Amino acid sequence: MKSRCDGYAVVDVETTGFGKHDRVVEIGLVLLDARYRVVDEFETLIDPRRDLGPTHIHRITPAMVSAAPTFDEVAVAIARRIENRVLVAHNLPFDRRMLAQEFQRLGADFNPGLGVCTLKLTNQKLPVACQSLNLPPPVHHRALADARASASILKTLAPSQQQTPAAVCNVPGPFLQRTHRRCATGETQPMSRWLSRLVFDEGDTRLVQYIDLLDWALDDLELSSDEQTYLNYSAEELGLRPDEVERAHELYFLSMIAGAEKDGVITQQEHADLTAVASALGISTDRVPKPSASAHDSQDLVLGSAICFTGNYIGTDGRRLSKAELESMATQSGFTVVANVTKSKCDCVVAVDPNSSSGKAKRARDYGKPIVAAERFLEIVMQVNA
DNA sequence: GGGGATGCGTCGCAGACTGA
DNA sequence: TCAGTCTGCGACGCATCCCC
Repeated sequence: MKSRCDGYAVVDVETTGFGKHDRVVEIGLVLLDARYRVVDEFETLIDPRRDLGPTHIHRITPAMVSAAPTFDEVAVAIARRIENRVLVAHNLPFDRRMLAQEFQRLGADFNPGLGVCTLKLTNQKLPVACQSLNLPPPVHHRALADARASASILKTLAPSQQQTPAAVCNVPGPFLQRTHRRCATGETQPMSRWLSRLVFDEGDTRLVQYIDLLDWALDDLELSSDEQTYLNYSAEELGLRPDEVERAHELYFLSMIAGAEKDGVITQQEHADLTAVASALGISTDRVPKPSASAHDSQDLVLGSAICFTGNYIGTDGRRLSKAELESMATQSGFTVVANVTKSKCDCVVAVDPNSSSGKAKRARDYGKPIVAAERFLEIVMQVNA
């Protein structure tokens, strides 16, 4: 079996600059298992066979790299450590691009998937993020120290968000050719937020590891034959008996139900998703809770979400509710109101017409954000304030 | 300085509203 | 009915941030 998920590879590189022709001069790697435990570290200076660029930043001198290996001499060691792991870095696009350039020079394909960017998670510079999270400040611009700092940030933030590796990664990784279900509109199912609500109250780390893999394999709600084969392989490697695998499936299914019921409502969409998961896991679909009588398809409108309004809502009494009134109701009910639809600070758009073609609605679709009807929003507000 | 993402401000357009 | 005003929205450009 070529592909599997072994946890995270947190990377940091020091380079000669930003450009297409710049080179990596130092790399630090911290390898974590699926429970964020450090299992290996790797660091090496690299002789770029050219000038070292901003020495005043990375403090690496020609004398230091004179006896260092070139990238092609350490490429295999790096590739083996990154392979089958979710790549993590502070400003991931930069590190990924620099590594890709190095591997491309060797004629090798470098496709680690989208990975996790701790800069995106924190919106702060590395030292500031460490300070904010009460983590030890890194020896900045030392590759391994920065990678360790990024690993600490990941470890600190991910569990607090109850996120498994699959949910953190949020995208198909480089591991398997996966099925990826799309709805009629061509958009991806908005599962990530729902999955992030899951909590597995289980002390057996082998089961938790298996559930992590299950979560990753099932976030498209289907188990392809490759995924099924891989899960069987992983269960065997973890030493799980058939009854323990069954228990893991049961735990996962119950956790999904708990996640779906967390807002007090089982929507039609959640019912359909739970049914799909039950089928994939060989669990009787009779056990899937029926949709709530009042449940509309609320997609991802969850208390605490950051929401943005578009359009003017006319109530059943014919009175127009201003945006200020809607925003006030939202704030009082526990939502966070944002003015604009952005990738990072907006979870959901509340629209008078969910099929709206307003700019905000369009941007929400572009970003894969759910668009919820104003009626559904008001229904939730009334439930909260009842 | 390169590249990419994000946030914010400005401008113009269209529709709704208001008062004469 | 018409003109003026207000509001929401889209488009665009610019600034900022972050990595070395």
